[in-house]
Amino acid sequence: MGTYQRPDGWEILGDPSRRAIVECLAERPRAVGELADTLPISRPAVSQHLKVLKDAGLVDDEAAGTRRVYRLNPAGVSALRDQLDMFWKRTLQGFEEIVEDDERNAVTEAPEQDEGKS
Amino acid sequence: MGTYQRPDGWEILGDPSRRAIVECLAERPRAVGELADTLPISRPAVSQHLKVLKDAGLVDDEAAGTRRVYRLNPAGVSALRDQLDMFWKRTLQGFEEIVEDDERNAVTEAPEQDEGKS
DNA sequence: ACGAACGGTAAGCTACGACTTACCAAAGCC
DNA sequence: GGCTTTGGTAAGTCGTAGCTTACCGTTCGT
Repeated sequence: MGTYQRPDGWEILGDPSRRAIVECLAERPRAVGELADTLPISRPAVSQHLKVLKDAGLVDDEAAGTRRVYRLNPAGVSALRDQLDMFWKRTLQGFEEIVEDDERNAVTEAPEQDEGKS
Repeated sequence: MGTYQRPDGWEILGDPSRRAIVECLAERPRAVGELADTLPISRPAVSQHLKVLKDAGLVDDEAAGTRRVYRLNPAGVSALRDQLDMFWKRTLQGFEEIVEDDERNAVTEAPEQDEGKS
């Protein structure tokens, strides 16, 4: 269902392989073959993931001979993180105080007498 | 305690409907029917999502007559957010400095960078 | 120029997850 | 007690994301 929002960061990082690639690229730039050798998936699979990541602006590629070195795009990464943070901001808005309060008690049994609807 | 091996936080929030439910529940506790009425999916679908969320410790349910009111579990929410933050911490380790540096240059979301690579 | 290395793309298969309808259980209301 | 409301569960369908193999272009080495 695309009724909610356009494809967001969750779809991109929702895939474990993609997350692994990002983490791997966070260490240092790597060629496609290197990534494929590290990950438990084939090289074409890596290529496809890289395409998604590149399309999302998360990575940059750079030709180096017959190889093609990929690296994280800082701007894209921070932008995506920003986007995900927005979700938390919206979700925890007027709610985090309850979170902290609840964490102190460690018990979710706040005695309530009002259970009526709105 | 959560002895479950909860699926990755990304998998849980990877679904748009689930995110919508979480956001909806962040506003205020709601019954299943209310959620189903708000969302573009059927009531059973909501139930199934709620099961996933509850299994992940993200929501608590409370019987209220024939209805069942669901609400966010603050501890679970913060735990999950913590989990996701761990990813960023690991990813941006030794990398965030570059990110911040780049953020200054590309605040307005620089479209592309052409590198005249030889 | 020929062969090897490297990588992207196409086509196809498979698996899983999300959604639906149908049915059943539990609790209120008259 | 019987009907209504509300939810959870079962069973089944369907779409799609991810992976693989096969193939082709490009670039380097000799």
